[in-house]
Amino acid sequence: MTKAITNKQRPGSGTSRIQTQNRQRIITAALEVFSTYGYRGSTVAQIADSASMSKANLLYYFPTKKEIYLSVLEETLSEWLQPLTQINPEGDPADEIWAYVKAKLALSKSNPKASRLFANEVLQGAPMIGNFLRTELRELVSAKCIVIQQWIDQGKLTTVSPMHLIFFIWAATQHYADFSAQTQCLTDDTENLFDDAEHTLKTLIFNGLVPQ
Amino acid sequence: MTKAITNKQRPGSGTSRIQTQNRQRIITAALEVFSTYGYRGSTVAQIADSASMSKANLLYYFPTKKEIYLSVLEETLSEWLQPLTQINPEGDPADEIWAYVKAKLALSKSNPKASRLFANEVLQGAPMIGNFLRTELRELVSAKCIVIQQWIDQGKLTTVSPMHLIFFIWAATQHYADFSAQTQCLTDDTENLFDDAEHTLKTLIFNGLVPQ
DNA sequence: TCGCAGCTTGACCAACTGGTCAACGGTATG
DNA sequence: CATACCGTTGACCAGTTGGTCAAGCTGCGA
Repeated sequence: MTKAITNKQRPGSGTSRIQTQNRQRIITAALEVFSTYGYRGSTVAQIADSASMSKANLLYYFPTKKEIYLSVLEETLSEWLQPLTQINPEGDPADEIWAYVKAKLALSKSNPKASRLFANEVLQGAPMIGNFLRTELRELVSAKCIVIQQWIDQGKLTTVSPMHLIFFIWAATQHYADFSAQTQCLTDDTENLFDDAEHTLKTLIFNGLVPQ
Repeated sequence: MTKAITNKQRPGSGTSRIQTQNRQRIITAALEVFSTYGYRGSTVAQIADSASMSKANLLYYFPTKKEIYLSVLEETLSEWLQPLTQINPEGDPADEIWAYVKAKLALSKSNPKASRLFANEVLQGAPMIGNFLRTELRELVSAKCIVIQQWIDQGKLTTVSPMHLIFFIWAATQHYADFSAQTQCLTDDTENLFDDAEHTLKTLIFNGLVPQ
C-alpha cells in the first residue's frame, strides 16, 4: 500500500533499462520508416517490423502512431538545427558562413534520414511542426539574419537578403540528402559526391559563376 | 455485328467530349492530392472528393490508383524539364544560365504542386520514375553538362562541376515550392518572396558572397 | 528461490483501403 | 422518338489500418 497507484498504463515516467533500450530501438526504426514514406504513408506494423518487435509491444511504449512520430521529430530537430546556433557573430563572416555550409553538408551525409524526415513533414505542409516553425525556428533564424545583416552593413559580405541566403544554404546542402535517389541516378562518381558538392559550392559562394 | 467487340471496359482509346473533360478534372484533383500527401499517403476517395466525382466513376476512367499517379507524373514531367532543354549552346553562357534559373524559379511560383509531386516521389526513393531518371533524364542532363563544361573550358565560366551546378540550381529554385510551408512561416514579406529570391540568387551566382 | 510489477504477444475490433459490379441515367445518332 | 452505347453510382468485398485487451512471460528485488 505504500505505492498508491503504480502507473501501469504509461511506461512514460519509468526509466528501466529495458524501457530506454526499447524506446531507442523504436525511435531508430521509426526514423527509418517515417523518413522514407512520410507520416501518412507509414504504418505502425512497418515500424514494429523494422524494430523487430510486435506491434502490440511497440504500442505499449508509444500509445499512438502520432506520438512515435512526434518523438522522432523532437529527437532529431535539435541535432538538425545545431549548426545554425553555432554561427558566431564575433567570427570572420566568410569563415562562419562556410563553416555553417560545411556542417550542414556533413549532416546531410551522415544523417540523410533526418533530413528526409523534415523534408516529408514540411513538404506535406508541416502539419505537426507548423507551430514550431512559426515560433522557435523563426526566432532563431531572425537572430541569425540580424548577424548576417550586420556583416553586410560592415561591407564584409555582398548585399543579399540574409533570409534568402539561409534558404539557399539549406536548399543546396539538404538537396543531397533529400533527393539522393536522383543524385545517385545522375552521378557517375558517387564516391566523391559530397566532396565535389562542397568544392562546387565553395567556388560558387566565394567567387560566383563568372570570372571577374 | 459490325463492330465485333466494343471495348466496354477501358475508355482509354475513346476520346469523347465528356471523357477528355473528366480525365482532366481527375488529373487536376490527383495533382492536388498526390503533391500534398505523396503516393502512399493519398487515397482514391480523396482524389474523387477533390474532383467532385464518385470513387466508382473515377475508377471508370483510371482503372487503378497507380495509373492515376503515373498519368499525373507524365503530364507534369515534360513541363517541368522543358527549361533545361532550352539551354542554348550558342548563347552567352551567363545569359543562358540565368535564363534557366529564372525559368525554374517562375515554374516554382506558378506550379508549386508539380514541384512537390516530384519532390515526394524522389524523396521516397523514386519508386515509379527511377527508370526514367536513370535513362532519359540522365541523358538530357549529361548533354547539358557537356555544354557547360565547354563554356568552362573556354574560360567563360569559373571552374565548377557542371552536374553540381545544375543540382544547385534545382535545389535553390525548387526549395521555394517544396518547402513553401517553411518559407511562408519564416518570411514577413511573402508578397515579394520570389522577387527577393531572384535578386539574392543573382547576386550569389554572379558576384559570389564576398566582395572582391 | 519466490513473488510480483513490468514486459510481451496473439487474437481481436471497428474503421478505412483499393477495387468490383449490377443496375440505373444520359445522350448522340438513326 | 427509339435504342444502343457511354457515363454514373450505391452497395459491396477482401485486405489493411491504428489501436485494445486478456493472458502469459520475464527480470529483479527480497
